[in-house]
Amino acid sequence: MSASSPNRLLRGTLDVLLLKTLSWGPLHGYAVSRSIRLTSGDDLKVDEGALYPALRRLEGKGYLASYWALTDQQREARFYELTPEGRRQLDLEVTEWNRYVAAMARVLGADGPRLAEES
Amino acid sequence: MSASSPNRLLRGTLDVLLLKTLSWGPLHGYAVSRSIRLTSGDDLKVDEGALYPALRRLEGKGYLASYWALTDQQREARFYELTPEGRRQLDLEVTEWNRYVAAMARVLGADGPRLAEES
DNA sequence: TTCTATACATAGAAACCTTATGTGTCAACG
DNA sequence: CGTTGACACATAAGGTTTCTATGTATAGAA
Repeated sequence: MSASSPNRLLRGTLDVLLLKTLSWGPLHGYAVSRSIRLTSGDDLKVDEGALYPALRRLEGKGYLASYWALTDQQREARFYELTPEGRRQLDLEVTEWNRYVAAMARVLGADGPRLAEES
Repeated sequence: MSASSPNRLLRGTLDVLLLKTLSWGPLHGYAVSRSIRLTSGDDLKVDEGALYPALRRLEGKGYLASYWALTDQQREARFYELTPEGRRQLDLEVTEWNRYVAAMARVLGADGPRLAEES
């Protein structure tokens, strides 16, 4: 069922994955990464070199807020939570993703090129 | 039905669009761009600054071959056609894309994070 | 004659991911 | 008791790919 090796990420898809994962409640970065890997069925791997800068970026945009706290194992970690603005952005990005997937499907599923406008 | 303004492309998705469009037969660059825009329902726009370098790149990899010829309107244009290697690559990239979409759907459609391995 | 579409091309910039590296803690295994 | 692996964070360097802007040139339409 799950893939042999996780895919590399498509650029631009990480943000929506992070926002979605945090929409269920606050998590620290490392847990977000693990959740995405597991939820995706081991198909999506978030490298730490992409993860932490992305979380900071989203915080800088006001989509996330962060605070330090202890994990279940009593370890210090920086937790992130979705802001109301982040939730709106999540909806936007999900909609855009679905639109993109549909558009790709139209091309990849077509049986020939369209060379001119039709009526 | 078609969108108000075409989306910007997600990095990494242009190649498969080009290969797919050329899988129906040779076309010149400008026609490829137009075909993608129309086939996608005006949701995908291929900027020329991405188009021509991408076609050269794919040719450099052996996925495309090119030649100069006249269009229907008797204008000089560089036509590209899929090589056998390009067709194999197309199949690969379509498979990868579908896998990616499925993985994204698992995350975006989930109702909670997965915090640990199961069973 | 000016605008739009056709048709190509490239340079510069920006964005974002991967790889590599670094710190430090903690539990488990041998 | 030492090493390995998971946890948890972070950043620098590098590469790829796209967007924006610009340039050339032809041709039909307004």
